[in-house]
Amino acid sequence: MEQEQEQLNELLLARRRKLEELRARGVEPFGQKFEADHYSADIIENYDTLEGREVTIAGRLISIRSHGKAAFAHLQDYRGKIQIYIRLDQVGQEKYELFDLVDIGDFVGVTGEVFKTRKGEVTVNVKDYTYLAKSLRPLPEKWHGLKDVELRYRQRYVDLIVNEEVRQTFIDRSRIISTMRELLNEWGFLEVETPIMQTIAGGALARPFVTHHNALDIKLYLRIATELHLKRLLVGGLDKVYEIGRIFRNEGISTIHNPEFTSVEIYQNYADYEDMMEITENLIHQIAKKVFGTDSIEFQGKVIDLTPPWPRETMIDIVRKYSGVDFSQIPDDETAFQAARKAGMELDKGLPWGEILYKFFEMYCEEQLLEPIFVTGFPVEVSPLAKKMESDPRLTLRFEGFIAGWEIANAFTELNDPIDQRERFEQQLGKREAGDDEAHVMDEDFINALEYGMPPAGGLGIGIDRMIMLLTDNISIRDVILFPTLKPRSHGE
RNA sequence: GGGCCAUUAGCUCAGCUGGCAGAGCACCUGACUUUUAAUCAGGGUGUCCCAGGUUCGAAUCCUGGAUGGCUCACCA
Repeated sequence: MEQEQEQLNELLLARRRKLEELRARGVEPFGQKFEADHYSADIIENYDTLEGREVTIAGRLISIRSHGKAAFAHLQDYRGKIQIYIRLDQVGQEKYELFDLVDIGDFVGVTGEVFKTRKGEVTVNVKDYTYLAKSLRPLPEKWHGLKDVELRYRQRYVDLIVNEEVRQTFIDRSRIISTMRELLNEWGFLEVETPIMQTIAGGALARPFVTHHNALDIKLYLRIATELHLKRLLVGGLDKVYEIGRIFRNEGISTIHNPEFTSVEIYQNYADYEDMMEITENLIHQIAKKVFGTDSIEFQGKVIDLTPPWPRETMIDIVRKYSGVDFSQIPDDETAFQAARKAGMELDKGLPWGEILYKFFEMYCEEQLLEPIFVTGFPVEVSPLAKKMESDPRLTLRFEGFIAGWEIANAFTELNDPIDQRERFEQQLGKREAGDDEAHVMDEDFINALEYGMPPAGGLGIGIDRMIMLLTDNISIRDVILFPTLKPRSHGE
């Protein structure tokens, strides 16, 4: 960073002085491999068996209370923290003097006997200790911790040191994703990896990031979805596949949007979107059960029951419920447009029935859908990769799963008719030419794959970050992404 | 992109209608062998986000900018 320009203030200088003093006394402040045999939490949990026994622990000192010829400190490790007690008459003059050069934040390795203090706190009575790493910067204050959100995101390492709940969120995140993987593997799905850099970024309606390959001298796009490659694998006969991975979309940033985020997409040959509903509700319910031991989550003070089955409702029914406008009684584009105008929406002339229905859904319904629900019957215009309903070709066999007003799953019975797919792409190209740079691009190779024949299939995508927000009760996506996208601090230097 | 709000010590924050830059923790010096927000005595360590402007005088008022938060727009 700007280390060199940075004036070393008194706090930094004091630590560097101690660093030099340690070296002058022949102690290397940045130590070597160290083997601990216990975590702090293990010792506290198993005090009865460990009392009087010698343990070795390693961690960061987070507080020091010095009493002259003895001192207390707390040592924090991956699983918690534990008090240590060091006495002049236990460790000898030389070691005790070295302890004067310890700062809050330093990593040390400690060996000693387990005992309880008068007040009953499990403590390690230090027999020997060793420097593992000197900390040259002061940690945030002990009661208020680090609150400045900008600093928390920019220096997540500090946030993780001092804010226990933040550490827990990211441990939960990891467990949620590994549990998802275990479940999918158990259900017979094959985890695959498809390209992140692509010459055509398809599978979603979004703007991509662009980069350049020097040797090939071509534009490459970062993927906006994993969909089209995974469906190629269905053509190839892999039958049940999924990919958990990073998606990149060149869009605005908000509490529910980060330019890079993690999705899982799941595809199954010979299945349909109803199978995908079952996978969605079972996956999320099972994760809650296995990771948190519960059928319901508490999100922002509201209890949300995740137990399957979740209700299924059509978009037309939901729009009628929340807006009073009944699209089943609206026969054509023009009547739909009039209905929108009456509702006070400002729409471009010539929008089709389906897009207007979808606008109504977005405007009146999405944020009302607090309990888990599957919304079905999406219009064909906004679903270029989904199979049409035979009973009503204006709609598709697609659903989105909503919880707490957020879209967390999107799935359909996959369009496997290459001729229909080509027409849908051509429609999208029309939108693109009309200035919609988020419309889908033509992907000839994908059509080519479909022309070889893709079985009927169900496909499902889940936004993992939003799912984690729900499960960990966080209202900002930046609180479930370790290093969220931020503008650089100093501009143009 | 629009609106609103924030930015003061390492951290958490106070600083009124313009008049010498503050507190707690942390840190430094000293005392203290079961403390735990340890205690006691002493010490303020600062580009008041940046650049202009108004004024005898600006952390404070004005203009522009930066970063962040919320929100609207945007966003399957």
